[in-house]
Amino acid sequence: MSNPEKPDLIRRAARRGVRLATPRRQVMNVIDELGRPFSAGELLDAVEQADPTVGRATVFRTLQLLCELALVERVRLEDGQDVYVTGHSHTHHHHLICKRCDDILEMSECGIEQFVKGVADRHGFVAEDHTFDIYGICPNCRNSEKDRASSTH
Amino acid sequence: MSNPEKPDLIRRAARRGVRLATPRRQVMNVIDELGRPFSAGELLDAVEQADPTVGRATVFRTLQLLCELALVERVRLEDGQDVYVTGHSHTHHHHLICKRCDDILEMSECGIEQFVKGVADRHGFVAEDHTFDIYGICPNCRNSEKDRASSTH
DNA sequence: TCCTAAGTGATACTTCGTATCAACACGAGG
DNA sequence: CCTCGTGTTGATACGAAGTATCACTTAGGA
Repeated sequence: MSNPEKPDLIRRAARRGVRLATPRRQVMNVIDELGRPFSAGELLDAVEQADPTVGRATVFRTLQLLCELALVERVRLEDGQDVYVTGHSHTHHHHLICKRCDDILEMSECGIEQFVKGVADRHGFVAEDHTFDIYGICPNCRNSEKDRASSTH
Repeated sequence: MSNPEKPDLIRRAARRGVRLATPRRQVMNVIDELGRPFSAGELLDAVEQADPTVGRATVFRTLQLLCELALVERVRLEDGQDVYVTGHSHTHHHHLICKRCDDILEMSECGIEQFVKGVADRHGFVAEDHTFDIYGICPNCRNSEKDRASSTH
C-alpha cells in the first residue's frame, strides 16, 4: 500500500522459524509501514493506532525478538534515547546520525576494528566490544541550509 | 578520612562562581568521598545516607550542574545506564570500560578526531560530535583471571 | 539588616522498559 | 472430535532515571 518493496519483516522472521501470532504480525507490519528509524514511543503509538488490542508488553517483546534476530537494530543515541532501525542483517554497525533530521546512516566499512584493537592493546585491555557513532549534519540538511542562506542573502 | 588528596569539588566549583548552598555542598562531598565512578542510584543512596534531608531533585540538579561545569563527566554505557566520573577538567573523553569490574579508564590521546573527520567527509557529513568507547577486560581482571586459571590447572 | 534571585524539598509525573500472572491459542497426539 | 502443554498474550504493577511544579527558604550583595 505504501512501500512498493517493503522489508517484509514477517516473511523474514518466518523464515527463521518464529511463531507468527496475530499481534506479533501487527507489530511487524507497523514497523514495516513506518519504514524509518523509530523510538519506542513512536512504535507504541503507531501500534496503538493500528490495533488498540495489542498490548504494550507485546510491542516490547516483539521488538526484543527482532533485535535478537538482528532484523531490527537498536541504536543508542547521545541523549540516552534508543532508536530502532530496520533492514539490517549483519551484526555490528556504526552510524552517522543527523542532528537536524534524525536520519541514521550506516558507515560503510571504516576500519575502526583495527583502530580499536590498537588503542586497547596500548592500554593492556582486551577489547570485546565498542561503540562508535558520529553526530553531525547530513548532506541533505547541509544543502537545504545552504539554500536558505543564499536566498536570504 | 578516605582519600589523602581529594578532588575537592567544592573548592573547584566555588572558583567558578557557583553558589554553595548546604545541600549542594553535601552532594559534592559525597561524590568526593565516593572517589570512583558512580551511577545515579548509588549517588542518591549515598546522599540519602549522609544526609536524609537532601532531596532527590537537588541531587540530580547538582549532578547536572557539575556536568555543565565539566567537573563531572557523564559516561553513557552500552546497556543504557549512565555512569558519572569525577576528576576531569577537559571536554571530550573516550573510555575503556571493563565489563568485569566496571572500572572506567580514559584513553590517552588516540587520534580518533581525524579518523572521525575522514569517515564523515567520505559520507558528506559534517561531524560535530561523536561517541567512542571500548568495552572489554582491563589488565587487572585479566591477570586475576590468569591466576585463577593457573591455580586450578 | 534587608531583599531578591537562586536554591531547595516534596511530590507528582514521564519515559522506557521489565515482571507477573491468569487467560488463551494452537498444534501434536489420541 | 477432544485434550493436553507449551508458547504467547493483555492488563497491570512495577522499576529506574530523570523532569516539572510550586511554595518555601536561604545565600550573599547593597
